[in-house]
Amino acid sequence: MKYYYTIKEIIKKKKKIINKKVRIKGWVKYFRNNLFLEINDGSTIKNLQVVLKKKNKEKINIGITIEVLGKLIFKSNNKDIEIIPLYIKIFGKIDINFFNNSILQNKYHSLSKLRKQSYLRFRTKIFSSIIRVRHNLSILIHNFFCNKNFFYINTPIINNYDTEGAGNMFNVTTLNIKEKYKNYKKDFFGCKANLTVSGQLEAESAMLGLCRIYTFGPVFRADNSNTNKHLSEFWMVESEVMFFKLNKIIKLSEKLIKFLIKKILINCIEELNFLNNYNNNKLINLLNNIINNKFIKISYNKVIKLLNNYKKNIIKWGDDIGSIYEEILFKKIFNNNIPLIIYNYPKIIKPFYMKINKNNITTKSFDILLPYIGEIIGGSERENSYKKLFLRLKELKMNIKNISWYLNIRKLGTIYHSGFGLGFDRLVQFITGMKNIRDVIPFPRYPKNI
RNA sequence: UCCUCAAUAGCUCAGUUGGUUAGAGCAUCUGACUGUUAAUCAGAAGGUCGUUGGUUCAAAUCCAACUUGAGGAGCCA
Repeated sequence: MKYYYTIKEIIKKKKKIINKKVRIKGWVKYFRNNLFLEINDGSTIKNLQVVLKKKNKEKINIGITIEVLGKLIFKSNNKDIEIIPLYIKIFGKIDINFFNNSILQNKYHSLSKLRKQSYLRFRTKIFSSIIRVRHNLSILIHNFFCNKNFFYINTPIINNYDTEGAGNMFNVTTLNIKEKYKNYKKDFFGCKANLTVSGQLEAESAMLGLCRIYTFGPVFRADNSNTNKHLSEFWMVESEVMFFKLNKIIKLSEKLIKFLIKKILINCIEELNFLNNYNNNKLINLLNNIINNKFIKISYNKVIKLLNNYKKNIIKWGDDIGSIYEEILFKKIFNNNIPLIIYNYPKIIKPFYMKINKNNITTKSFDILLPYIGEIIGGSERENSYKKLFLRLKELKMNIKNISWYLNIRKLGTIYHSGFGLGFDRLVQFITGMKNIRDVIPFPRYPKNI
């Protein structure tokens, strides 16, 4: 006999091990009629029922950790399985007063209540399902890139430059507040340091030796954003590819999103069915809609025209396409829940490193917008001329001292290349149908909350 | 950061124009129950009404500030 099975394994192998002895370890989720125990061990959304023959010697409460050795049998319907125990061991008892004040009590709790006890959320059906989906998506991202011969690069979390246009930064210092304003030379790194807002610049330099690379790590933004789709600490996938022009990087992005959704619908179908139910049965249809349709590709100019045709003077050329316009595009103009690829944004609303078109007004850039949550991917062809990049930085009055290395790579055998960044937590949010991004990351960080 | 709304028992919520001792359901605890799956039945316990200040003979209720949450905007991924 195997030492112990996960519940997932037992359900999968039930025909082979029926009427045999099995051992499981997990938590008591329900205890009914003094006889029926439901055990969950986190391996799957499903519980396994244990039926006591007589009252157990030791007291059983919901929430305790338990080991059961018993015989696996079919229920009277000859389909579902349950365990008749031979031996029960209780490991982790509970403090009932503490339990009653926790979200573990067998009751409906709002998502914001679960968030207040984020260290216990993993024991709930909904949050453990989200985390299993998140885990699978992480693995799939590596699979996708690995199959295409991309290399995974770890870019630094602490750095010393300011990528303007990517939000405010958190300082990293060992000086106290009074000392800090005196002299950064005395600080730990001998200069002003901050948590990174993006790994892109380092990713580009890695690409110059490895050709096709991606990063997957945390980034930090000190923006005072209080919304359901922003976090102060979030995870981003960034990819940089040599010899790719705009069209090719757009195609790669579309393929990535479709690959992830297609595979997650297989790997996590039980979790997604549960989440589908949680979302008025609209989630699975929405996900299928994404993988079965070609994304709509449309230029920024055309989007402005469409919006102004919808309602006169609703938006000016040069404005960013904010969330109210996204909603009009998805619900009023296209009304089909197919992702939108918007390309050739004006240079005034895009960062310095994006390649500018011959008209000197628009950039070789693109965003992919998903219904309900908006921008999920932003990318572009990168400027590879040293001179143009230098002039652009001067034009934006940016400090180039700490990114001179980034400029210099343009002098050392670079050629056209492109890249994109994908907001991982927003992707998990979209795929799980959660309304708030704080509910798809284990320990969310946002203003006034740590 | 701005706008709107909210905070009452462990949870989800009632609580009338300010007026006796602030209620219910579920969860918990005690007891009963060999086929339950949101189990059921009987009983018990559980609250400084988010915090601080103010108005009033009297505040869960009215006012102010703060804290936290929800929705929307901006910033963005």
